[in-house]
Amino acid sequence: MPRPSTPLLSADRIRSAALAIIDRDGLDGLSMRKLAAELGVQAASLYGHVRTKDQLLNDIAASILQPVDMSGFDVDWREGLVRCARSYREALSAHPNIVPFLAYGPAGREESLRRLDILNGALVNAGWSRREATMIVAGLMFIVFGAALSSFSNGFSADPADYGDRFPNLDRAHLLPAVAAELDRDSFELTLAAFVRGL
Amino acid sequence: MPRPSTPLLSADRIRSAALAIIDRDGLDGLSMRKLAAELGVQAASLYGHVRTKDQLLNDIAASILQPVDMSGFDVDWREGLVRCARSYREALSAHPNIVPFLAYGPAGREESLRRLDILNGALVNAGWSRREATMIVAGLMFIVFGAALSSFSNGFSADPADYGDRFPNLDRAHLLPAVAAELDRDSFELTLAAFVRGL
DNA sequence: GAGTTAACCTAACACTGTTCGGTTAATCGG
DNA sequence: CCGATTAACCGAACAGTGTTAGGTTAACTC
Repeated sequence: MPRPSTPLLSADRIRSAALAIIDRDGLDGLSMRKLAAELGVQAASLYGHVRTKDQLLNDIAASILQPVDMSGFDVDWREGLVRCARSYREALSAHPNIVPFLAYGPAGREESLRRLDILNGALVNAGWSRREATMIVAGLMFIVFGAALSSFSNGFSADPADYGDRFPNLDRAHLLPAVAAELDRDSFELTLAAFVRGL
Repeated sequence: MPRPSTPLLSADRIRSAALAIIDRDGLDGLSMRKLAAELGVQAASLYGHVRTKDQLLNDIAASILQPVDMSGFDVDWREGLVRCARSYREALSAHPNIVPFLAYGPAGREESLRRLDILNGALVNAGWSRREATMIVAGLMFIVFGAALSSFSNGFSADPADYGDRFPNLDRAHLLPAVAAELDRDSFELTLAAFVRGL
């Protein structure tokens, strides 16, 4: 195929197609050839719009995290922390399959630094020392990322026989998958609330 | 090479060689061919001792988590949670490069279920409802895994120019890598303490 | 001593991310 | 309007991946 009249590809189209594949087939389900195929194109063509697969994933991650809410600090720092964490987790849990990728290292993006700057500033403003502020921010990230990926209740089998008599305190663990989403959210809220209260 | 007089390979040798590679070269640095080479053997030979690479990683993960301390519940549930979380994180942070693998899903193995059973039982015993107990356990895992992989302070560049005037509250972020390990631990302890206190 | 099993090998398969060089259409300068 | 440049795609290839099939020989069992 020569150069087409209207371009088939664009960075945006590539990103959203890639994200769709990740959501559907998991992180390992995304390959450049498969992505190209779904866009009606050969793999090599993608590299005219995307520097590398890793970069593509980073861009996707950044776009997912765009809508994280930093507005709560106008009220007070506790509200700021809660809103930030909540919207952060929501953004991640809408695309859980990409979270393992984030585990490889901070998608050291501009946007991401901006958020950290706001968090730190707000906490210092509220009277925390710089070191404390840093640690609190870290703790908030621990909880957000932990909640996003542990996706705790997903790890359990739906077969009661897998727990049986051996683990008497897990005798209802097989029910977890059915309520996984709700329980994950509630667990996150409980953890976040306890953390902020305990500070 | 025919069958050697004394076997060159064993599941144990393979596991520890693999872990050494992961610690040294990262998770992506481990390939079956490289692993075989370091053991003085061809890649195919590994499959006489190991079912699959994924299984190998799961086994390694399980062996790392073996020494998690469940004894604190003899004192009280708060102490139990703290000791469990602390030793859990310590085990993971001794081999940080394998943590991203765990993010792909719980190495849902026998040992891991045993620990969850103990946690749940102790909390219910202490008066929490079953649902609350489940959520508290989940929260603990959030913090442990979050702390292990966010490995927060590692994400920052050591070059002050990367933050400069744009992010005034991050003006000392370039110092983070130097104290990463200590800060990560302190952040974890602060988060854990706040969480347990807030319950 | 024969037969079986265990431990290794070589070779291959079907993938992966990425690069190189080529072909053609759109676009811009004069 | 024409020539040169650029942009968008393709085919083929490279080096690497996990894994399997089939072969060879040593060690063990009866």
